[in-house]
Amino acid sequence: MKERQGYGQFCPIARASEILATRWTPLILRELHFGSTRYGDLRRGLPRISSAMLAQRLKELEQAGIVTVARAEGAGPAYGLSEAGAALFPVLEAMGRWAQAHARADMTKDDNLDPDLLMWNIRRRANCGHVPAGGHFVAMFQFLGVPVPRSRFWLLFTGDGVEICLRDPGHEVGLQVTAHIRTMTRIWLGHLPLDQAISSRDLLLEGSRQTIREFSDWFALSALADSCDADGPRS
Amino acid sequence: MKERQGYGQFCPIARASEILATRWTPLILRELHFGSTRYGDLRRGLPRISSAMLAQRLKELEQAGIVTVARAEGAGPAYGLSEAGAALFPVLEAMGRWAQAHARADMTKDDNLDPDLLMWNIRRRANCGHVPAGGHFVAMFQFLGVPVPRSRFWLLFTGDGVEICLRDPGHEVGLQVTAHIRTMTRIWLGHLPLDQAISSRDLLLEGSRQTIREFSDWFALSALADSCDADGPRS
DNA sequence: CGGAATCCGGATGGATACTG
DNA sequence: CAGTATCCATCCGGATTCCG
Repeated sequence: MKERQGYGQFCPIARASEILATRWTPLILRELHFGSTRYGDLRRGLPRISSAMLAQRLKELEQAGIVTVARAEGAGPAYGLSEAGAALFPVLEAMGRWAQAHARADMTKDDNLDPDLLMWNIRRRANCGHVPAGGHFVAMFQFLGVPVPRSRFWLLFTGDGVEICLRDPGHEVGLQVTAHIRTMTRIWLGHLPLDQAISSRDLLLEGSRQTIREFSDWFALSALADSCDADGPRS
Repeated sequence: MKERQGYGQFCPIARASEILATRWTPLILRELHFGSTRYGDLRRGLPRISSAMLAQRLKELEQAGIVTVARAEGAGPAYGLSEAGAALFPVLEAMGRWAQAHARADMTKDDNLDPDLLMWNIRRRANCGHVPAGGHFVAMFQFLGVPVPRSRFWLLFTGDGVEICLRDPGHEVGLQVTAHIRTMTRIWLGHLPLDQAISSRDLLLEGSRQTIREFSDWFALSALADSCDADGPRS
């Protein structure tokens, strides 16, 4: 593997740029930071990366001492962040803060809306400590503004965790969430307060009064959501 | 100009990466942040960028609303940062901090040592309010470890500012600074305390006792220098 | 001379197919 | 599941040229 050409500068920003100012790298680090460890999970959080690119970046980052790889016997490699890699998070955080403040509209443009990716992110943040005694709970998400085959997702909470299903898993649906994909994404990002979307009828919650109240116990906004004032009820 | 392909993600880090995770972009923003406005000044702070690349990036950043261009009559365009561009500085700062903490050794590897670039940076930070009554002052820097034609620089302080000369400007040299290029760079970055370099004789100051004392009045470390404990007197 | 535009060869990234 | 291999499109670096 040939070393990427550097900038030839002693400046610390230049050195950091040799790692971070590279296509896909910040997003790979984001995935690792938020807990993905498997190659397949990384690909799921980065749907448009090519397999070759991901493999190449992981190798580069391992060599740079940013990413660690644990190769086990029975399972595939597990990726993680070294101390130096974990220390890059403030940079990612600053990037996220900048975009939330200065590029908000771009984030939810049509090409960036992706129900699979949104569900994958929601699943990761869903608090799975809230499974009722019965052992499982199902929340169904229904999105408007997306092709039919990608419009319905079931979140299956069990004792083991939360699973995304693309077909009805068969159990009773305890809660149904209906919204336009952009509305749901804007809520997720903190651009639109949940209660405002509910009262303006842009988001529909269906289920028992109790279940709807519990919704906020397991549904957490993106870790990068910003707590802003509402900028209007319509997207 | 075709729009660079994005990541197709609503995540704010992805949006920021579309701008920052691009070769040269963080360094161009660094130059603009530290006060360069002219195309030629930018090139001087980025010696290895190609002219075409710089022109392209400036145009992209202008379109993205990050960079402003003031096209005047008599002079060439003056580049600057928009509010959104200025707001990116915390990201650059976080990158710099990370490198100072986790990639210190790489920064002063041979390929990154560049006396022209170092002098250009020193000049930008030199406090030109300290010109003696006579109207000018000359400090000569002499570096070891670099080819002869790049080894001596004169900093000419006048009422107008500070100028870098590659040949003796003729005035009396009030101060002479001699050090290995790596030593000087490490001092500049805050990796090596100035007084430690002086007492270990790795840095030589020649001039009147008064002039040497005043040195610290106009010589400022890099804005990105970190205030660290010494990690040893030798590089 | 500053501020680019153009052209070209090599490096990098994306899409798809294939493998253990 | 976790990658390689391959091929093609785009990007980048460097030199040259252009323009005021």
